[in-house]
This record gives sequence, C-alpha cells and structure tokens, in this order.
Amino acid sequence: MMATDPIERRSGIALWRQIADRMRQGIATGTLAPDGRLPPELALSERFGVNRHTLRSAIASLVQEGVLRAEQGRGTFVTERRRLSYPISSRTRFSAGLEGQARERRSLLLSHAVEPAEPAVAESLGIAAGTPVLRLETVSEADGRPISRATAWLEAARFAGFADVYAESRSITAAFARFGIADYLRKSTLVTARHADPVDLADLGLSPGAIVLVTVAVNVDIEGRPIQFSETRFAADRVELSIQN
Amino acid sequence: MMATDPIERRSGIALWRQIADRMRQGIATGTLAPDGRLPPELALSERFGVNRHTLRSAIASLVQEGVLRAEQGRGTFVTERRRLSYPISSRTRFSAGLEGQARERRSLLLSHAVEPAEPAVAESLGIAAGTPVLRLETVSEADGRPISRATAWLEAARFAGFADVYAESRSITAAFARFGIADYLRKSTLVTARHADPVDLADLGLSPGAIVLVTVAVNVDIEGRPIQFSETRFAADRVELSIQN
DNA sequence: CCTATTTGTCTATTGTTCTATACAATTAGA
DNA sequence: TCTAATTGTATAGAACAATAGACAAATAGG
Repeated sequence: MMATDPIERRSGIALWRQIADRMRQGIATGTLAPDGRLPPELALSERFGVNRHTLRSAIASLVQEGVLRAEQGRGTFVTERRRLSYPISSRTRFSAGLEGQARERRSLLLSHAVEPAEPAVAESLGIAAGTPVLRLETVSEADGRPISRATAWLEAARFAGFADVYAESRSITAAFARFGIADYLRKSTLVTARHADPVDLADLGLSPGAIVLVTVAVNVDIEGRPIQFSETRFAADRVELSIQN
Repeated sequence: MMATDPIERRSGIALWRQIADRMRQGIATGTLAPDGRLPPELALSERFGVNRHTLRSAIASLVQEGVLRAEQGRGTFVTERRRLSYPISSRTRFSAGLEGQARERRSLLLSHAVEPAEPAVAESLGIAAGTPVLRLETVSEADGRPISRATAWLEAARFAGFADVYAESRSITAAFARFGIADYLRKSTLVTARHADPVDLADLGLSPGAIVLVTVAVNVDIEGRPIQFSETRFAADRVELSIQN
C-alpha cells in the first residue's frame, strides 16, 4: 500500500518532501514505526523507490521538525508527541479546552492596533464598515509549543484598553470579564485548511509546505450581541478540532 | 504584504508551486485580482521576486486547475468558482446541506466490502472488535466536481444489503430509511487536515500537494445507538466546513 | 574483540528547475 | 494603421535535486 503507491516526479514538490509528508502521516497513524523505531534507511529507500540519499533528506527534515531522532549505529526513532484535541462548541475557550492535555497553556499578545473595520469584519460584528476596531495578533502555546496564531477584532469604542488588560492577564476570557462580560458564547465557526503562509510559518515554527487549519468565528455576549470576530490558524499536525454537538 | 513576503528557496517545494498556492489564496480572498483580472506577468514576477517564466509556470498550473484563463494579448482572468460551505451540525446531511449552492448533488458508491471491524471502528460503533462490518467507499460531487471522498462503516448484521440500496438510491439518508431509520443524528465530528494521499488525489481530481480536510464522525439513531462511523476527505480548496452551534 | 548493522560523510554524474535574454503573436486603443 | 501592452515560444546557462558508489563512525550482540 504505502510501498506500492508511486511517488510523483516533476510535480513541483521535491521527492524528499513528498516522502517526508508520507512518513509523517505513516508515523501519525502508526503504520510506519509501530514500535517507535523506523525501518533502516536502505529498506525505506527501497520501499519508496528512491535513492538512500533522497530518503535521508526526508528523514533530515523530520528530524528538524522534531518528529524523528536519528542515532548513529542504532537507528532512527520516533519522538512521541500526540496531537492535541481542541474542542469547538458554543463554549469554546482556549485554556479550558486543552486542560488535561497540556500542563502549561498560555497566549501571547504579539501586537495590537486600532483600525477602520473592513466590510467582512464589520458585518460579523454588526457595525458599520469603517467603524474603529481593535485588532489583536496573538499566539497560543501548549507546553511551550506554538499551537495557534489568531487575529481578533473587537469594537474599539466598547473595549478601549482591552489590549493592555489582555496582555497582562493573557486570557481573552479574563479580559472580557474585566469589561463586564462574565460569559460569552460562540455563535458560528467556519473551518478551512490551506498551506501556511510565510508569517504563520515563522510564528508557529513550521516548515514550508505545512498545513494550517483556519477557523473563522464570531463570539457573542449573553444577549446575543457580537463582541469578537476572529481568524485562528492552527498547526494542522499538532491539533485536531473536536466538534461537540 | 504579499509583495514583501519572500518566497522560500530550497524548501523542497518548487517556486512555481509556492507561487501558485499563494496566488490561489490571493484570488480566493480577492486581494490579488479584485476586478477578476490578474496583474500582468511582469508585474507579478517582480512582486514575487522571481523570473517571469517561473511565474508563468504557476499561472499554467492554475489554468490547468481551472482557476485562471489566459488570453494572449488581453490578459489573464479569474474563472469565478466560489467555495462550497458544508454545514456540520447534529443533522448533517450531504445533499440537503449543499442545497442552493449547487444545482446537482450526488454520491457514487466506488466499492464495498464486509470485513472484521478494526479496534477504532468497533469502539465507535459500540461493537466488539472483529465483528463483521460493511465498509463503503464513496465519492460525492456537486455540479460534476468531486467534493469529498468518504469511507463509512456500518454493522454488517444490522445493515445486510445496505450497499445495494445505497448504490441505487445514491443517498445515505434514503438508504437508512429503507432499514427503518427515519431519522439519525451526528454525535461527534473530529476535524483534521493533511496532504492528500495518492488515492484521494486521483479520486478527487486534485493536483499533488493539495490539502484535504478530514472529518471523522459518528452517526447515531434516535435512541442514541451508533449506526455509522465515517472518515470523509474534503478537497480543501473547494469546501469549507460550517459549524452550527 | 570481532562482526554485522546502522547512520554519517564525501565525490561525481545526471536530470530538473530557475534565470536571462530575445523575439513572435494577439489585442486594444490612439 | 501604428503603437503599446500583453501573453506565447525558444534557447542557453546557472542553481538545485536525485542518483550512484564508496567508505567512515557508532552501536549491539555473539
């Protein structure tokens, strides 16, 4: 199966990268190294139908990513790291959602700015286009690994000074509480996937060609008024989205 | 912004492919060709910092995909095709979900087989591992374009002959109805994303490096008993998942 | 301590991708 | 009808990816 599938040549994707992608997949599903040890390079190169050096390039990139660990004379081993499951429901919260899956969860404010609302943002927040909105750029980590990169918009007039409160508390939920919003709900979530762009690549510490899961969501207060519009990019090989019905 | 982001070299992904990915993205968000006409090749090649021929390769692949249309002497134009929005809720249905977004929706049964349940399948269906299950391999299309590729498992004893009924009616909902299940609910959905494997590439008519959104779901009858376990691969550039809370 | 197995390094060759330059063909507009 | 702008084609060289073969270095096991 994995052995017989031919690798596509001159497809614009280097063989070593195609192999790296398939090895990452095989490792995740446990079909490639059930015991945590990779087959020898020579065996793998024959299985994929490429030269040993090409296969070594694939391994090198997975070592770089932290998925594998090579030891001269011994073999190449999988560095175990399970995918986090991020729950999406009407009560989606970053920190609470990952509780029990990671010891340490935190969010970092990268930057913030007040700007006129783009049409899409304005519509989601239920305000007129051009109304000043606060834009927050954040990164969330679990156990020191970047998990997601978010851009959030809030109405500037209603949430003046929100950025400072957020930077200090490092929690959206806590910051909202300071603005009199004890509870909030997720109204809608849109999920797409795409290749990570150079910015996400850098902020999430991914390698080129990596995939991000993108969620576009609207949060509303208990009266149903939109308070936050956000686009979050999750590193697809570190997170899965768990939808609660 | 898109102008200043440098393209990554020797990343294992050909420059023309990286540029094609970013152009597809830019076209989808409307930042690259707001009026439906692409900037001239020379301007774009300078913007991306590559040779005109490299940029032409990117355009050629997007023309091949049907995203662009080039006309000598006039320019290169976007062939409008919006992304379908696939709703996921407790009442997820393929055909009904895409109503109003595509004139024609249909599913095709590629193959089916009865086999012993793998542990993961068994657990989700609430049966013992090894119990015979019916596996269905299907492709769903909207207006003739492949949208998703699914693998579904049902308990073989309870749904004997299901495959024939499904092949004939071309609808899971209709087939369930014939087995006395007038209504069913989606219990859970897990969403991940990865590169399309060679099989999905072929079945969905994608080009190498394409991304698939993967949903793993369990459907239950009105009494809450699991009746179907499925893994669906959506072409990420044709579909977005819309989560209803 | 020796041997087989495995990963690491080196050099050379071939094929593919990207660049550079030039010019042809088509279209739109003055 | 002429010109400018644009896409299409051709050719050659430079940079990069993949193959091939040989051997070094570390490890595990008899």
